[in-house]
Amino acid sequence: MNLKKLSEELGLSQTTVSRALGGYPEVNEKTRVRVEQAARRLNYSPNSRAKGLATGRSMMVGYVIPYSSQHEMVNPIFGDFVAGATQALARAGYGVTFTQTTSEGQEATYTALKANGSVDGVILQGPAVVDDRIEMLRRLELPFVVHGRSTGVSSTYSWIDVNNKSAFKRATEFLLQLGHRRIALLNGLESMDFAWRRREGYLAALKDAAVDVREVLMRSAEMTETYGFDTTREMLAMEEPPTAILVSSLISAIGVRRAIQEAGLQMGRDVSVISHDDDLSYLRNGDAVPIFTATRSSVRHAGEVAAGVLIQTMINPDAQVQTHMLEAELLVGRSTGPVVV
Amino acid sequence: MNLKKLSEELGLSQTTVSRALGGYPEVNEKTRVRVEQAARRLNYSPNSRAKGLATGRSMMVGYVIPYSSQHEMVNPIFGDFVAGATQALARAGYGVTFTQTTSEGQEATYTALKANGSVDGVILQGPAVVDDRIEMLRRLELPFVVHGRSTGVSSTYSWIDVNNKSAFKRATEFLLQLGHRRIALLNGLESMDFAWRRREGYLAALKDAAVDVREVLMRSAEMTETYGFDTTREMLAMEEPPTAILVSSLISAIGVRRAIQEAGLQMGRDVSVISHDDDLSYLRNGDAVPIFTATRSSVRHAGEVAAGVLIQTMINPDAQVQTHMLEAELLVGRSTGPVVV
DNA sequence: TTGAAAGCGTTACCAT
DNA sequence: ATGGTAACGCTTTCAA
Repeated sequence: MNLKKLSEELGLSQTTVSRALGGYPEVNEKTRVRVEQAARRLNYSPNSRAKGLATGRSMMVGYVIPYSSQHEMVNPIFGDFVAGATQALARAGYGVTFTQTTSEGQEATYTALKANGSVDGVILQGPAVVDDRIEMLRRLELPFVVHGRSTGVSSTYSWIDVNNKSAFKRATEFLLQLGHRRIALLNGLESMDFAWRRREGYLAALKDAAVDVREVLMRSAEMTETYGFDTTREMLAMEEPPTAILVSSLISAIGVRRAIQEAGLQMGRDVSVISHDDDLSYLRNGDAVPIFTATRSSVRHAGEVAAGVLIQTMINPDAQVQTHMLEAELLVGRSTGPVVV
Repeated sequence: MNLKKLSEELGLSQTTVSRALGGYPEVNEKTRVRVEQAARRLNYSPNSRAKGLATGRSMMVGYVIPYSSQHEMVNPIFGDFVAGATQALARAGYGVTFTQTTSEGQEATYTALKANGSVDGVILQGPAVVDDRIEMLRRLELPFVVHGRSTGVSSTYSWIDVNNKSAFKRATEFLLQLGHRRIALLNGLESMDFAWRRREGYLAALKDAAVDVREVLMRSAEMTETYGFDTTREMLAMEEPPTAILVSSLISAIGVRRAIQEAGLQMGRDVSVISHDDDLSYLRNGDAVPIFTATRSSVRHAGEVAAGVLIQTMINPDAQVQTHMLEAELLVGRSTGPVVV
């Protein structure tokens, strides 16, 4: 069923039918009702491509996933964010598309995306400390919003992020306050902005407390389960092993805990672990001590907010979108001994 | 830059340019080279919507995400599967789109998707034991492939799945063999096919070993961290608590482990835990005992295979697509006491 | 080997 | 309040 057939069926012009369905004010109320009923009855749904051709808009938002960071795709965080964004975009009539490309092919991909008009805007994931893609997107005049920030980029752009630095600062302070002095940091790749910021927070807390920074207790790598396992095993075998481990990812933390267990040590007694992405909401109680969080639901919410920002930008590219910042928060059950999370 | 401008630039007709770029044989080799160079130089990329309008194909594959199962979206498994499928589809020139809808709105959504031609096929996630969507998609003549199966549906359809039943049977047998008699099953929603099959496997193992089934040790719910935590706490407080827990999801298992720890029990000594989704590849060694697995990479691979099947179906709807089955596998470190995974 | 023109299904402008 | 028609950018058929 298409517009032509539908209008013939109704004995009206395509124009009128289109207007009736599009909610234009100048069409007779009776006509509108008649058209809407027929459309429903005959299962008419306007062809999205024809509509796009005529309007010049695709009503689509894209994600470009570089091969090299396939882990983004499988990072639970990514799924939650996308879920939130997709829902908010759907409410505004936008669809979501995924495109895969190589890390080197990104410019070409974005250029093509712009050229063939398959999206009206894009969401940028996992920004590096200095991320070229931002300048590229500006040049292409393709509306975008960044999930995270790129500290090394000075131009103006819309972003949405959690407060990684203060979160890790608070977490480190909390461990210090419990008496820990050898706190390990199992961080993500520090070329990525989020990891770099987390490191800054960790270092700031140590500095404030005048505690020596031990390079051997700081690691940076892609956050896999294996990474957590191997690194923890190595560190526990040191002469002066860490008494607490701050882990940048839920997935790595699984490996960390497994290694501790396998070493015959007890978590919370011998070694304490705090993982950034833990969903601790169910542990909340009166004794809770706020530190930081990136729970599944908060990430989902970030996706919704990001979508809102992007929609504004797409509607009016010159709009001065206000920068949003989600206040980071984590609740940890208080304990007298080393903290267990 | 569009075809018209490009052809004017070259002093050729749109037809010839289109043919040159489309790789048609009848165009002069010199002309082709000239056209290709100009296209690259001028950054020409055919408008996907116009192309779709003209050809009647969208070169897009859709995922429809019902609100009620938003957890699918955030389930790490889902991300891995999508990553694999997206990559394989991209190689074949297909893009991927997401659509959100309510559980009740699914039929309307699929109907619209078909009617407005925005996708050439869809991938169905998380099938129920009896899933209506399968019959609906057949009726709509919208090519599709199911990630998982729907045991209660008798019609023929393409699917790809892991061997959930034998996986859980083997896992249960393994625990029985280690001497466990009170084995808890923390399952997903058993209206879902994968969970139903896992339960079947668990029950089959108990039956073979003539071990009593204890209803109080069997739970079925959406697999969240909280669910694992709360359920484990409850069970550990029983008069006859389980000595081993079989968990259907990585995320729930985190809660399970936390509850065990909080109860002051030691994992592997007091209670053993096996989680289905664990990535144990890094624990593999000569002593490993194969049980079952759904590692991140195997799920990714499932996505690639599913994409291949779907592509065949889209190209030739009548093609008898061979049913694929991924052999399930899990390696568990052997231990003399209760196993810890 | 190349080109002209019709057609894909909409929207939007200009009439009436 | 309604209709005719051009335009969107491409592919494809028919002609040359």
